[in-house]
Amino acid sequence: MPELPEVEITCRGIEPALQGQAVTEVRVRQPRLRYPVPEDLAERLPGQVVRAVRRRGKYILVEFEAGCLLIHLGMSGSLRVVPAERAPLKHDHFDLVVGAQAVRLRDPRRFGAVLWLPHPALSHPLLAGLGLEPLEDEFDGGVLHALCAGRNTPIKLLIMDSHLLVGVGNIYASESLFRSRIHPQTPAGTLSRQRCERLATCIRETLHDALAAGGSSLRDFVHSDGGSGYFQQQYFAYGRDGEACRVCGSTIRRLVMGQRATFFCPRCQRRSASARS
DNA sequence: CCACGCTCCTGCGCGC
DNA sequence: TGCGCGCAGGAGCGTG
Repeated sequence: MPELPEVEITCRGIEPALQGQAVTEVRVRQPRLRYPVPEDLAERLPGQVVRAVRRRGKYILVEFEAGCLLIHLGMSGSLRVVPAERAPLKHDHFDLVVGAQAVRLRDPRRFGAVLWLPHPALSHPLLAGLGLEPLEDEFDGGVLHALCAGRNTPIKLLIMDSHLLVGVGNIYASESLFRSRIHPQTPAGTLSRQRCERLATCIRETLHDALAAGGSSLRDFVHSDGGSGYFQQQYFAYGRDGEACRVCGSTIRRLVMGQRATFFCPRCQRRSASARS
């Protein structure tokens, strides 16, 4: 479930514990995640110094001289900084131990991943095909409009396609579209440049707001058993099926797109050609 | 290239 | 109280 803001906050949360530190131990309790956790990590990593902790899309990259440890949180994953000797709980699958502390991965549903990427890590198939970072300057209404051009895909599915745009998951897709007053089923290629400008802005604002909400919980990453939930936030659309729209009072509706629940306000987010700016 | 649907996994909430 | 069911979802992958 973590989307870009949660992953970004996770990176910031674990970086102070890892940066410049030498790995003392790797513990793999459950190697069967999305992909098998490499068996040789426990031999390969100890002694190596963490150069940096970065994020690309929803992938967390712990960088070493020889390569990168890639961590993906999947839907239910979380990373916490805990005392190295704290007893693991159920679903605590992986520890990266640095001295007295450990960065601990918990992932009940095991959709997450821990992989070793030799340099150049960004050439790895999982990373090479990733799309734009929505919080970077490279992303704006113009490039979004270009991505939409010629595509019949509903706009909600397009902004969730990590090969085009990274980090926007199911929750923030619905929220961004609500803010921009665009119906989720609108064929991407029919969106005007102006509406793409607005959507790009709303995606950035939605992610920024979530980031701000998560910033206040940074200390939770240290010495905490942690949770996997989203930041405390008031959603406009997501999960509000049957409730009143916070803007116009209409009833929020739910539909399924790409096997995913989608929430929108039928009044604020009109799909007809009469929809204005 | 494009669009779509299937799949992995477990916890939770619901109806009976 | 407990059982079984449906749902939740990131993203690779296979298919047409």
